[in-house]
Amino acid sequence: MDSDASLVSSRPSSPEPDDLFLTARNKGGGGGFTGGTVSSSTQSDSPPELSAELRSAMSAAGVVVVDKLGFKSSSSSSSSSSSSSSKKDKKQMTEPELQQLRLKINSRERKRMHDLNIAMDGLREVMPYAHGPSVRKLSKIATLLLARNYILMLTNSLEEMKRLVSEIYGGHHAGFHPAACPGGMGAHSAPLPGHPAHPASHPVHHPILPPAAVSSASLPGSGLSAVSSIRPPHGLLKSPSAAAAAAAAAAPLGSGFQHWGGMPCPCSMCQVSAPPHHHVSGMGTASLPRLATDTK
DNA sequence: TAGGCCATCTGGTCCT
DNA sequence: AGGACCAGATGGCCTA
Repeated sequence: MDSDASLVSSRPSSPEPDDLFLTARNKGGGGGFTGGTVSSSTQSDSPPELSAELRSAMSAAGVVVVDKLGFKSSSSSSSSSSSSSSKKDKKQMTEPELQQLRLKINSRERKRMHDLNIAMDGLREVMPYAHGPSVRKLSKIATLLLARNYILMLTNSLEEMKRLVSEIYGGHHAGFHPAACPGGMGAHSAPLPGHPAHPASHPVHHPILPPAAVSSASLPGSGLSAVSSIRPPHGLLKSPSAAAAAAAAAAPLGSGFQHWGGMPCPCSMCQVSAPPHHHVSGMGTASLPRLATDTK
């Protein structure tokens, strides 16, 4: 059966490939390898034209940079000779030693990626999104975009809450959220003091949706079509309920914002009368199928 | 079958 | 020197 929740871990590649690799192409490199390196002096003579951060940032933005600017040797094809000292060293290493080194490096890289995936899973877990046995987990890119939007939403909520608090205790507003928030939908249409129906001040009601309201202006990266990128994992869902959740998650704010199916309004106004933990646990159990069957 | 997503390998670069 | 980080390439799996 296709275990969705454990997509990654269930990959056939999970079982330490090192062993496979070793058994497959073991040429007797059993001994320790670490001795193979011959020290050399010249460090990388590559032009440090761009800082690591810049490169990271740019690459994260989808900009393929530096390497394309010229000094990257066409990977697979014969490596450029003057890359690094370690390369020279490698040339002096014996076959088994090189293999051992390769295995070691591969293993590290694998571990690094596994750790990254673990962190990604951790992120998924705290995302207001359906996850469970019947729902395939979000892709990495979706997880990141979702997390970003979620953070933006929470930030806005916090800001609004702060503003309200300052109004309440700093000002003299007597009428505070008069039994408002009836039913949610458009509940905040009335320009209450401190709770204006202004979209800007009441930006996002959907933790998952690209804070459309959150101002695309504040979404420098939204140009990356955060919305479409977070499309519902269409075929990813295996249950109608999950599909519904995903649809809800991906559906555009539709006609004006709405309270997310059963989800407590995250705005500060509603928060006043709603248990704070709504944002965390309630956000799930109330509206998302996952929660019902959340097995964590 | 095409496209999306992913894991892994690999070489290069930067950092400690 | 060694490890971490990064990005390109490759191939497998899955779904529409």
